[in-house]
Amino acid sequence: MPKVIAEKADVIPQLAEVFRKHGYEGASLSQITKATGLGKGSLYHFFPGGKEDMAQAVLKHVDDWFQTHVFTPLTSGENPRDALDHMFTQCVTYFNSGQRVCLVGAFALEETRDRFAAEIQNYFSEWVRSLQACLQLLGQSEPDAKTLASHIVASIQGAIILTRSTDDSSHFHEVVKNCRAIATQTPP
Amino acid sequence: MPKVIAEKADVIPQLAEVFRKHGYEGASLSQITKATGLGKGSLYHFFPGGKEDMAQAVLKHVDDWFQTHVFTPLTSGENPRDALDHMFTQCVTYFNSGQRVCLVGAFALEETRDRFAAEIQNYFSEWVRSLQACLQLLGQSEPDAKTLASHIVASIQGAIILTRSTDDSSHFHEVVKNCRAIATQTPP
DNA sequence: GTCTATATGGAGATAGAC
DNA sequence: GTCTATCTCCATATAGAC
Repeated sequence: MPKVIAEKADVIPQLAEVFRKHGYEGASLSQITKATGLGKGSLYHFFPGGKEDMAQAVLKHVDDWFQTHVFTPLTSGENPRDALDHMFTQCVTYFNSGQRVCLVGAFALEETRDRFAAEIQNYFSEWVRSLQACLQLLGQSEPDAKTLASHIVASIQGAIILTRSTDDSSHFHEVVKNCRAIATQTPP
Repeated sequence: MPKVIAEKADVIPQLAEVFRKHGYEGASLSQITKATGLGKGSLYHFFPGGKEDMAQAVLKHVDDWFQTHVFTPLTSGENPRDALDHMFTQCVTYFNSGQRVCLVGAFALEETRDRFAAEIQNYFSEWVRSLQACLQLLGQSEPDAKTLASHIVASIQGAIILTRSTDDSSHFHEVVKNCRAIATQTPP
């Protein structure tokens, strides 16, 4: 009895895990068919553009998630201190204490980054921009907030690399703890 | 007239650029033959283990470079303040203000990280360890120096991702500037 | 919407002449 | 030490039956 799924959105999470694990170039269709449980026919039915089409759908899914759970809360303005805490908490959970790679960050290091340049740039620009806005609400000057925002986003991305390299997620937690500290300290 | 090279060390830099650009899985032998100017016969003469053998040689080359130009100076102890400055300067140059990816960091995000786990772990552990030692010489407590060292190494790695994603190397310079600041400020 | 069978290209690797 | 020719395998993608 053939498996029937309602819509293509149902396979996005499994697709995401394959791309996260192997990168864009390293992800093969045979791995994708295994992870999704769908044959090539079904995959090309949902994603006529093939592998690139699938990756675009995954990138959009990731971006939507961060937009909803991280970027928008940062700029909602109700309570910037809570919003900042919320961002760090969400990141620890989402990236599984640094053991789960950031799909967008991984794509940024590959040669195929040009193929997804707009999506990658938009993701990080939005993150830095919304974090900067939050930091300014907390009293940082505009240039200080800008530098600090870049630094924090970079730290989180690098902490994933460091944690995976040493197989020790205490690195991730230490980096996040330090980021919380420098984000809330008053500038000299 | 066939091209003759003295030793395999002569092709390591070109090999490194291919792996840096495409990652391990993304690097193909045809790209390597083009970059090195050598045929497959010559490549397999120098690297009997094939692609993995080449990547190991490149990893060793990178690790040697950092050992000489970054890790060892950090712990020489003559003048820790200068050693720290030296590390940041070397990183800006080596990573070309964030436009050149870190080969080891890129490998760490790929699935094949397991294949090179020992080399990757050693590279980052040594970096954090030597930086921590330098920070302790500068007066930081042992736990503070440990946290700070992890944070700085992570920041540099993440700054490369951020710079490549936004195509704007000012992110890299801002992160480095901020790292210099938090490394030299006296703990509260 | 899902499947199997197949087309076509390029991957990593090897053999052996020079 | 370098080359060309060739091997085998798996990549992405397509066609068409059900």
